[in-house]
Amino acid sequence: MVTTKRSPGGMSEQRRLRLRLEISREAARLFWAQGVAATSGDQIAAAVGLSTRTIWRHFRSKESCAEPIVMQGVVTLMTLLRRWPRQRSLEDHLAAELAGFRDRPPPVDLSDERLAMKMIRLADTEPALRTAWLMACDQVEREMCAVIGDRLGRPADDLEVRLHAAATASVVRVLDEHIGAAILADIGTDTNAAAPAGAGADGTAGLTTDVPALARRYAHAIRTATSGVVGDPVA
Amino acid sequence: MVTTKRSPGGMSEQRRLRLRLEISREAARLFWAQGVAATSGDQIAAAVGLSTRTIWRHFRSKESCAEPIVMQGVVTLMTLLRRWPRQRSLEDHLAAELAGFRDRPPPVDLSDERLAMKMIRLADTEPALRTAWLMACDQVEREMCAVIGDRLGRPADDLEVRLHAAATASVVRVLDEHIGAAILADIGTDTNAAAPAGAGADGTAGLTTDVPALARRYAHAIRTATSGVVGDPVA
DNA sequence: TGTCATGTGTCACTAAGTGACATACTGTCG
DNA sequence: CGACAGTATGTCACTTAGTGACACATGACA
Repeated sequence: MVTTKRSPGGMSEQRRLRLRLEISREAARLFWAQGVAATSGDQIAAAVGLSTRTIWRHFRSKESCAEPIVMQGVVTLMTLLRRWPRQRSLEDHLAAELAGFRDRPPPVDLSDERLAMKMIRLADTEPALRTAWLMACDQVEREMCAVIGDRLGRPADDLEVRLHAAATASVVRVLDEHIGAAILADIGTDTNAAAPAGAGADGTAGLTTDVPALARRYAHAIRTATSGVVGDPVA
Repeated sequence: MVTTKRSPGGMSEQRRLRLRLEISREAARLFWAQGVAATSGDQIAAAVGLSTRTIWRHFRSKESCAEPIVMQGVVTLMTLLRRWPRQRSLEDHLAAELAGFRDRPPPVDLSDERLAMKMIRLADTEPALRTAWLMACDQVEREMCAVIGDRLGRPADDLEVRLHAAATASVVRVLDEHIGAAILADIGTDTNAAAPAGAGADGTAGLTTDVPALARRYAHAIRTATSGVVGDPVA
């Protein structure tokens, strides 16, 4: 097999993550194209040019190969929330951050984003994949504990904080599923999902054009799910 | 092996469920005693007195053997919510139903309930089991969609309804985890969890004694997670 | 340049899960 | 009462996910 370049005494953490992501990409592509059950570990290994044994060194199971790509679809939101300054309202912060993605492109690739949406959609029917998606949501919830705990001036493991975080994470999940499904339906469900030619519909229309509406939608859902506790600026 | 009595042309659905539950009980016991990884399908089969092949006929995977017992811990809440009359407040309904369990015992066995708590606790460290727990929560969420949709006079798949249902289900989950952990810690983490001798602490104290407080706690969390949309009586 | 640390390939192996076929049980019809 | 039919289970062979052990390649550092 192709012997990949490797760095010295200790693969850098960054390299590890990049490799995991690359494997995940191929796995997700195969999962989407032919289903999870029909995709073998050997196929994934062949697709990424590694030995099967090495795949299992980086992932504990076949399904977990989808995790990084799914997680990628979520890191945007997480880093975005981590940056939320105390003195800013949720709406303002979301709108500002999302608008920023117009000039500087978002940290994750668009094709990865689409792949993540496909995995989330697959998770609807493939129980094996559902785990990956729910794990990602779990991460969001933990992250939210930190963010909300900080804004409320309480420890992150406080019950009240955990309740707000759980409610927030779950509405974000539902919104993600809803919007993701809409976008996928929009660009068609074919395997490639290459950029369509049509005027205006560039496949990311729902994502990039109506930014303020999106921001408002998320913010409103989060406010509702926390009775307004999360959303306002705090001293 | 012991040939179990079986009924005629077509195992009744009830029999199927009882058998699944019995297998689940043994599996959960083993999982708790020695961990999921250390428990083999053969062991589960031996414990319940069936051939290994039959286990796989009733469960698609080893971990899914825990599902029924975990689900049992949740059916109480689901049937309880399904019975919620429109003209009643959440607090009143919860308190009344829970109080009713004092006289007529709840539909699920107490030892099963404890087993479910143990599985939920295990799910914290065993990713394989987490699936079962999250699947159960998923069921609750779907159920909530129906209940809330009905009370709001909207279709169950309405986005607004789904958001409220998701938020509700997630706070119920957190509360369950929190209270379950507390009860488990209370009765000790030993395998048997036999009825302790101590005065007052019968291992179910947290469940049966402070019913009104419990009801208020759940109701308050749900109201908060839905900005008060779910909780009041409706015309 | 030699050595050390670490990632990867190869091979043998365990265990999860399935397919196919034989069999035992049970209710029903004659 | 006895043959029939339907279904759940047992047994066995088989595929495949995932692991352990060992050898090898690679690149940093002395």
